[in-house]
Amino acid sequence: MLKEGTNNVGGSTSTWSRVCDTCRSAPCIVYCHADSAYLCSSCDARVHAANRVASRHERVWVCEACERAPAAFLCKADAASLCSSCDADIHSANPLASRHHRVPILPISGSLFGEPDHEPEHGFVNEVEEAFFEYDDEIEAASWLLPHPVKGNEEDENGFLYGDEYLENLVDCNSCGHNNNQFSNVYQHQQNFITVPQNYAVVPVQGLQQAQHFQTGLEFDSSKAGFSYDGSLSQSVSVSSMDVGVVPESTISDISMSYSKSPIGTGDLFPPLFMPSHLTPLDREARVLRYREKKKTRKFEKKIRYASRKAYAETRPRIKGRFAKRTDVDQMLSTTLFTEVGGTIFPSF
DNA sequence: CTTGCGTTATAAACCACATAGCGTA
DNA sequence: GCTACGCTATGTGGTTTATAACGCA
Repeated sequence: MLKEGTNNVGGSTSTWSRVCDTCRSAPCIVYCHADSAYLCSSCDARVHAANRVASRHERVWVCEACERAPAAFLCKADAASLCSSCDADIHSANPLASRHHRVPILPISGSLFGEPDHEPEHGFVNEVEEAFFEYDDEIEAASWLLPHPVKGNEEDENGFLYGDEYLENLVDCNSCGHNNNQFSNVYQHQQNFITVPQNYAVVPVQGLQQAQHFQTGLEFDSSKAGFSYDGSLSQSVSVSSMDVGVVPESTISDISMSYSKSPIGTGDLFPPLFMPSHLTPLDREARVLRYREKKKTRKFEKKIRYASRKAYAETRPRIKGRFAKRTDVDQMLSTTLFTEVGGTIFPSF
């Protein structure tokens, strides 16, 4: 197996971490459990379209961080599929990252790029996925800034760098006297792996009470992190339309039915997996850097939460760009002084 | 180097109205 | 607990206006 950054395909060096097990000429994008093979898109399509049995093979996306292992979790904040190791790595890096909402990856069956096996009713699944990738940008962005707490580029005894301005802010915040036992508990488990402020509180006030309430009676069984949760949690995948920031108008009720809404700050329902001890600080750094690069390339475009309102706005009459009363428009149209062009009123002289 | 002016780029404000969400009866 | 109703806040896009940034004399 070629090492990361050393793949040489077609005479050019690529940064693929793992190539397709079949063609060996393209980066793998899915892992087939049945075949125990990593496949590129074309090979996946070819292999799993060969017959009906093959088409039923369940595949999962390859981890977008390490690109070496099957993805186990879908992180909506990072808009990425992550393996258990990377998930633990990334989301244990700081308190904000630990609050990222993640759900177990559902296996893919049928064609990845062609027609789906069965169209989800009302496009529900797609809209949920779309909603899932939306997030509070500020929190997300903030969480990105904290993978390695650095101060003066010094390295601590665990090999972590210090000097991140954001961490300094966190420390400042920490000094405000807030406390959150949940974070303390989480990081007590992780003290062997990461250095964090023990008393740092980031749970919004609004959600703190509820988060604490939810915590009682709900236990995360890390041994089942392979992706079935405790029964009480099985239907409680944490997708909050409030958090998400995008609410497909026609499906909000559907979402709330299948993904019970959790209050802000209940990311703790999915506490980060414990850090794999075999990872070196360099590995951690590399993964975090990879994520930062991906973060940079993302596009943040205006999000339309209510398509119906957009449609109304587009058809609404305007005067100099401003919405106009229909009665006023009607009066104007009744005269010969104005003409309507594309919903906008223009003087006809 | 500072100041003033003109040009260009970016952000904010404005408008009406359908609709979600909440409280009340 | 459920339903109906009224009220309020929100979101939507094209244009204008305000502000910032920049270059040049």
